[in-house]
Amino acid sequence: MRMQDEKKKEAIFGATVKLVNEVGFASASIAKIAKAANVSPATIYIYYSDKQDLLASTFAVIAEKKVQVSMKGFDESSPIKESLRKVWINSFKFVSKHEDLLQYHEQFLNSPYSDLVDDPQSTNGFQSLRAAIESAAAEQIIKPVGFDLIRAFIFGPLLALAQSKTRDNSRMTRRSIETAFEMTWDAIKRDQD
Amino acid sequence: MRMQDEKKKEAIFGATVKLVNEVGFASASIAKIAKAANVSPATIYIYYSDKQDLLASTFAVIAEKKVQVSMKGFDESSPIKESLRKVWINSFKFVSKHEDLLQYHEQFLNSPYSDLVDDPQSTNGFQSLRAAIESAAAEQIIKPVGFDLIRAFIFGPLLALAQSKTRDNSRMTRRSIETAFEMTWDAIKRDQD
Amino acid sequence: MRMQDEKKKEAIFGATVKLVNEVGFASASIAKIAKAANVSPATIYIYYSDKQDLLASTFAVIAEKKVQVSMKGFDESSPIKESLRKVWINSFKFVSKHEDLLQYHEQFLNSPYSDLVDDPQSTNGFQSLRAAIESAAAEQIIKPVGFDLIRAFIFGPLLALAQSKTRDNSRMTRRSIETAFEMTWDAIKRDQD
Amino acid sequence: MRMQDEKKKEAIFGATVKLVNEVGFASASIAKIAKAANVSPATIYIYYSDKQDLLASTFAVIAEKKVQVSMKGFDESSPIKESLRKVWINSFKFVSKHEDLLQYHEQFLNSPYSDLVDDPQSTNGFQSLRAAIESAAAEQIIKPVGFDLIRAFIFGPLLALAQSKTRDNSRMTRRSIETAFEMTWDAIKRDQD
DNA sequence: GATGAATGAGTGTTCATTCAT
DNA sequence: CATGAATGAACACTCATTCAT
Repeated sequence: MRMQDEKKKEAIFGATVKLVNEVGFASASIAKIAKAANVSPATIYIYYSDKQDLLASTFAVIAEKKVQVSMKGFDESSPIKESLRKVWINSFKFVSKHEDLLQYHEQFLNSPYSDLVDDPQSTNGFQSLRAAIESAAAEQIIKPVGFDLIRAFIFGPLLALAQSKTRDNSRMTRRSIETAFEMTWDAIKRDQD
Repeated sequence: MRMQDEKKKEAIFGATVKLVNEVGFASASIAKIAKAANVSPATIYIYYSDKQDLLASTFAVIAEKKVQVSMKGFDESSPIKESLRKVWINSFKFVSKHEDLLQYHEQFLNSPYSDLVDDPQSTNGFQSLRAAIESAAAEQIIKPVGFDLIRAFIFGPLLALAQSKTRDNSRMTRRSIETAFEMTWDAIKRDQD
Repeated sequence: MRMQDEKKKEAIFGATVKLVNEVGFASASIAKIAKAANVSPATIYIYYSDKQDLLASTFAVIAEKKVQVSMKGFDESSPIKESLRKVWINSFKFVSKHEDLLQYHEQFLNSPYSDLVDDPQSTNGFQSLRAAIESAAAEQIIKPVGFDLIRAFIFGPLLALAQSKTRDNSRMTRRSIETAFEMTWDAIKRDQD
Repeated sequence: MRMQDEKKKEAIFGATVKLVNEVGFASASIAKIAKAANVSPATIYIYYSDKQDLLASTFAVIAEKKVQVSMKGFDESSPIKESLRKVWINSFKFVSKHEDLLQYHEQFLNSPYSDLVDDPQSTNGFQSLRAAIESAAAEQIIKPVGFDLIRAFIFGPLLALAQSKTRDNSRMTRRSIETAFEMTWDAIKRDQD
């Protein structure tokens, strides 16, 4: 039955994220994940070919969701600053709302497993953002410094904030999110004359 | 009786970093580390009480070295921008030169093991930097937005750059490092009027 | 799915008794027991939660069997001497016939593992015997000296005989078993006047 | 220096008894014993050739002390009942006073290590007791039933009492010790006519 | 005589995975 | 499709013992 299948798969997904976050890749065994998802270990092998597949697929689902949420409402015809603000705030909200997914995402990227997947920011979803940034750089609206540098200043602080937030309890207000984006913009915008 | 052999301890340290980077915490077993360090598994337990201790101590050594290198030459009496430039470039050079240490550092911080250690940026070494930033914020030289936000814009891009560099091969020139720091400064400096 | 195999459990039980008797608790490792039982070490952990559980459960099975056999045919309405004779001879036959079980039993009781289990002689099975003895003491058929003392004179010699028998090869005849019980009775019966 | 040596050996002896009683032969490792005795593991190998030697020698010391204490004041020319009373009460006092030594003694005898030592009750110390008993049997003062049976009724209850005493807290008074010996005597003495 | 460093072999236990049901 | 039993291989860790000092 379809419903059943999908429910089981979701349970496995959730249990994987939960357990990897709690005990790390090292100790998140198939047996424990299965127990947490309320299925048999053998059942996991119906949905995934092996443990690597489970972990990488779980990452892929998160990465795709992240891109989708971040790019929602992205409009190429808007001014670059407004496009960026949209994406930045979307991203920020995503990482705030889904701390567990972000934690898994980061733990995965910082592990050797990351070799198993493509660079997630090179997926189609982000290509239009990249194009917009590069054309804004050409038009000298933002600094002409190479995409890597620009990207580092957009997503670097975002991530740093998300992680410091995870550790202590300081909440970001809507106001301070705006401030943070303005700082991002100050970093990358062309110097005023 | 035989004396403890500092060379052995260093071999274990090196092997730990190497193996964790290569195969991750999950698969970096004591047996493999011992083999890579050319000692018996049992020998590791002379120097460290258990695996956690080995991993956390290895992290602590790296973290301390990082702070020391970053803060070298830090001078409280200089203007904040110059102090920051010093620290920022020190840090950048450290992470460039010691990619393996950084990789271990990040992998550790993004794993559940990180609960075992104090926040490394709250060590004494960094306190003077924090003080300098907070007083600059008070004097309205930099934006009065809270230390977390400032920190996120100083170290977030740094880390993002270091990691993108690790993955592809684009090298940063001395010039582009300067550019990157200026972007950092643009992000945090007080708006001009 | 496969079903649990009662034969496997019995093989593990037998191998545990055999090995503990042969090499002692100290050297009876899971690996050796598994090999003797012709199963994988991991299989043992399907049936028992850990080594303690294996050893204690094995003891419990033996202890229960011992009580059951000893008390078989015990009749509260018979004269106390006849009841006792029945129990005593049952017990003697049990320890004679199952020297290996007794040896395991004694080794367990004389090890620190014994803290893990309740006093086996306080089980329900023996309660009726205790009651019969105490009422006989009250009626002055046997000496009014406290249950511990009576028990020591019933089971102490029994055990001592079983153990000396284990070591050398002297066999007890039916006749000498009777004699031994009469000595037990002489020890505890009320002094004649 | 002599004093030193003897002190170290005694410390090792004490630590061995203590640890074996607390954690059993299985877990009483040389390293732990060494730590408890405040010496280096290597030091133990100066006094004993290996672990077996340590355990067996420790047993031998206890066994010899037990015989010596039990036989103190034994007089072959006294009536057998008085000789026996002496030995019995000596033994009882010994096991009461040195519960730890008895526990080690029993644990050792019930383990496969016991194969390493001679039957302790066949030592010279006990020979005169055995002779006295056998001649009393010949004279029909006690039952003519074989030494094993007699011995089982003398020492079996003694041991059973000592062990029940170890477990609960019931103390034996001087009076009840006398009673117990009289029960022993009732068991073995010739039937009156 | 006495030590702590050092280790190969072993410990109890868990692993990812397979298989019969 | 789904399961729990089953396992060889690996795990972290401890062992009895040796050796250089």
